[in-house]
Amino acid sequence: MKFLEDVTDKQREAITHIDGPLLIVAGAGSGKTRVITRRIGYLMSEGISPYNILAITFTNKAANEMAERVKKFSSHKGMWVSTFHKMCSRILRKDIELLGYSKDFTIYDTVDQLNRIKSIMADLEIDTAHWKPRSIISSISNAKNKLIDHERFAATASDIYHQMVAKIYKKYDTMLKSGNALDFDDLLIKTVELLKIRPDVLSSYQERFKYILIDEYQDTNFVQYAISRLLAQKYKNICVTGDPDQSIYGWRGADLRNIMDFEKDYPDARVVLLEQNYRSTKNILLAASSVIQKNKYRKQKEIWTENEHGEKIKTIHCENEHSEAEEIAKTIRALRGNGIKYTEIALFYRTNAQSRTLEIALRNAGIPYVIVGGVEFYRRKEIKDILAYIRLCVNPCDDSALERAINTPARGIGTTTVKKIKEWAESRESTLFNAIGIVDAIHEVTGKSAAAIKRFYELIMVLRHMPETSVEKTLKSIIDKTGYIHFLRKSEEKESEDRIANVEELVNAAHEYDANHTDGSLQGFLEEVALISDLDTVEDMAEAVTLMTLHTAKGLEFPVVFISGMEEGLLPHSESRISEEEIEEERRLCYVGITRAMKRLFLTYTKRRMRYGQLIPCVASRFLDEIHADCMDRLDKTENHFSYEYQGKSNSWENDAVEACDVLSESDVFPSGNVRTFLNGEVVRHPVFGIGRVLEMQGSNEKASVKVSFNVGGTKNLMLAYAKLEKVT
DNA sequence: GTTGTCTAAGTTTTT
DNA sequence: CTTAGACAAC
Repeated sequence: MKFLEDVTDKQREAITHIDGPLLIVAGAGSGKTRVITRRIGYLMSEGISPYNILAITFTNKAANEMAERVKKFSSHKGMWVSTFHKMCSRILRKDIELLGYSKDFTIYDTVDQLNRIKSIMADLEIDTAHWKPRSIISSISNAKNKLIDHERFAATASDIYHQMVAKIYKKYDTMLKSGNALDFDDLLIKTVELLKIRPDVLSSYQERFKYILIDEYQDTNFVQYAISRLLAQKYKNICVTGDPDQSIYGWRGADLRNIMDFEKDYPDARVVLLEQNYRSTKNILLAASSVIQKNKYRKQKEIWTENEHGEKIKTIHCENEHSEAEEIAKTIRALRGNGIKYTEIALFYRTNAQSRTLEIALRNAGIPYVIVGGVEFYRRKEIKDILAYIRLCVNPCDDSALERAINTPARGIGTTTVKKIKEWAESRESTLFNAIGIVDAIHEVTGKSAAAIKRFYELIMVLRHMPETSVEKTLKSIIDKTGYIHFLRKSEEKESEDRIANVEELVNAAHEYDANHTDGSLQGFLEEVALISDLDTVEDMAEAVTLMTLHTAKGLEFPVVFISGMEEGLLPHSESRISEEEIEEERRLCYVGITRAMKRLFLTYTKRRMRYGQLIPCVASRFLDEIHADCMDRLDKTENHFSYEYQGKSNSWENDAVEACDVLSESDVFPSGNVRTFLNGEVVRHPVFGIGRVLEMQGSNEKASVKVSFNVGGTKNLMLAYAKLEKVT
């Protein structure tokens, strides 16, 4: 049987398990994805209809990939493969009217959420300098994740802070409801509500999804847990996969107990441990396990591999973040010269802020790179501005969108006017859209402001009544009728050009959407946009090094991995120094980073680093000390140990090969042993510099260098063994 | 009501 | 060193 080709006994056990609860604890690199997709294929080959299968993944990208892979075995028509959020919005689009919302509800993302909270705090005259909106959001979100509504929250609020949050929470909920809007948490919560109050609906989904699979179960939160329990209650054919050691979303409400206690929830659960690793070298695995073993709260397991020992892990101690970045760039060049492709190399960091310095160094060294994540495209100001108009077309009750759109581009409706309208609307429990429609009734708003508001209302009405041909066309008319591009063009901001390009990119995205969805709609487009994240857009792109945060790296693998900023305060992050629990999560994050590496791993850290515009001394991360010494080579590149001629900034990277000898092992840099020689005057081609003429050779052993005068770029000294020179005839 | 300048504040990680 | 928010001048 094709699903059981080349599988171990353990994998077979997981693949062929059909009925009853199953927990697959899959260590990093243990071929989990393969097992999952094959299991789905196996289920279908055993006569189970794809219509009865539900597969839940962590990201949209993972969902698409899984669907693709399953498609190779057989048709997956009718099968649901999606994230929790997408599944919930699908369920709610069908039946949310039972909860008193309408089907065209809007999804508020984090930016909308922040705007709403700030707006509420302004109304309640709560000082946002003293009480940070972000921490209030996280308090509310935490409560929501535990299914605590604002009433229960208020009842248990014992101190001033919580009482204040309770007030904001209540108002926020009212606002969401009247705006016919749901935030990310609501998508999950409302689904639970629906399934609880309507046993008929619940039962229909239980019958439909007789076989449930949840990936990355270690990162599910309480509501997600509740949803899976409800759905699986009847048939108990629930298969969850994950690795407690890779749980890194505790700050978002993920609860490690879900996976740790699975066997308590389902006493007859079968547990399969996949401990063999097919990804990494022995050295990398040793490093990973020596770190993770310091965690107390974990499921004991021992990952092992039949792979070779491989290179030792290199740690590089640098003077500051600039030299760290340059050191990384140089090493990458050396690896590249050694035949490793840029796409095989990844560079991780703890915080997005670290990427800037690294980018500069890579750019200076002429290394192409792509950043995954960072400021997400659909959360950008200009994109949100334009989307606000579409949102108003779909759902005019969307107050968040209206507040954003009403004066962007500026059309003479200022904050005071908006405030008056909001007060009026609130006292009458009216939406803002309704209020601006009857602005004459608002006596506080007169003259120019009233006229401007009437014009804005007319604009929205025109947009709303446009025939819905394609998302692209609607988008173009919005841009046209609002004069948004013109507004950007005349703005003095230096980013305005980027902004215009982004708006064009949005039109492209709409075009793509239209092309891929024959039954597409504005609402469908908005939904896709709201639930997308930049992790979903990781493509196997151009020849470039991949940069991303450690969180984003989960689930990926690369032959060569760099983790930068291995320092106390960064990894573990200073915000997590308080509790042992949080330190354990940071340790898991480190573990995730290490286990992404297949063949080579570089860990860099600095002596000093700029923070808040000040140089502060740094201490090596405790996780570095936890790595078993046997698998590690420590390199000191700080100034008292080593001096460079390039110290400062000159990019004389012809010398990379020489210096790379420190970082790479001898066998790496000189793979062949026998080195060819060139005659003076011979014409050669270099992969980077192009055509040149050999001036002179120096030395004869494998450390020989050659001086070449290039047609473009002048004269360079190159290490013969390192530079991939070809003779040109 | 809009635009520009200054100050203070702050950096986790994101479905 | 950046960025958001306050405040003052147009």
